[in-house]
Amino acid sequence: MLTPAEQALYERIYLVVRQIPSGRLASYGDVATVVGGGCDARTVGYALGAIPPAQQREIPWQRVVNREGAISTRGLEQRHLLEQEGVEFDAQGHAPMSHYRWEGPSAAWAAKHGFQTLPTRHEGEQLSLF
DNA sequence: GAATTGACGGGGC
DNA sequence: AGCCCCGCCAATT
Repeated sequence: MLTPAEQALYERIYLVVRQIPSGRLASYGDVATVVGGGCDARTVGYALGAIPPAQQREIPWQRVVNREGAISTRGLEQRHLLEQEGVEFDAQGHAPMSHYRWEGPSAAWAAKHGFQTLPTRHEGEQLSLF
């Protein structure tokens, strides 16, 4: 029996994943950042692996990939689903996140549901500690 | 309660 | 690009 807190955490993760538009990709870490509240990339991966069969149809779990734009496990099925959405993979099996990366939920949606937005990143701009 | 595992990320070299 | 190492959180043993 899951505690209400655990159940709520999973539901929040699923709710965020549902916001990812078709044809776009989000990394596990990005989903965790939006969820906030002590959620990390590994937790997102675990939650996605625990999606009830009844909900797999409506949660676009295939749009969550690792930060390299590649699929770690269950690759064939996931890649096939993404290709149906127009995502193209290169010969190395990874999609360029600079092009497909989801920018996160709108500020209005995040504020309404109590989530966070993704830190703004410009393509090609490297974070510098300076 | 300790150790390990897992659909991971990031910094340093 | 690679490789190594550490951190993070949840579940399992």
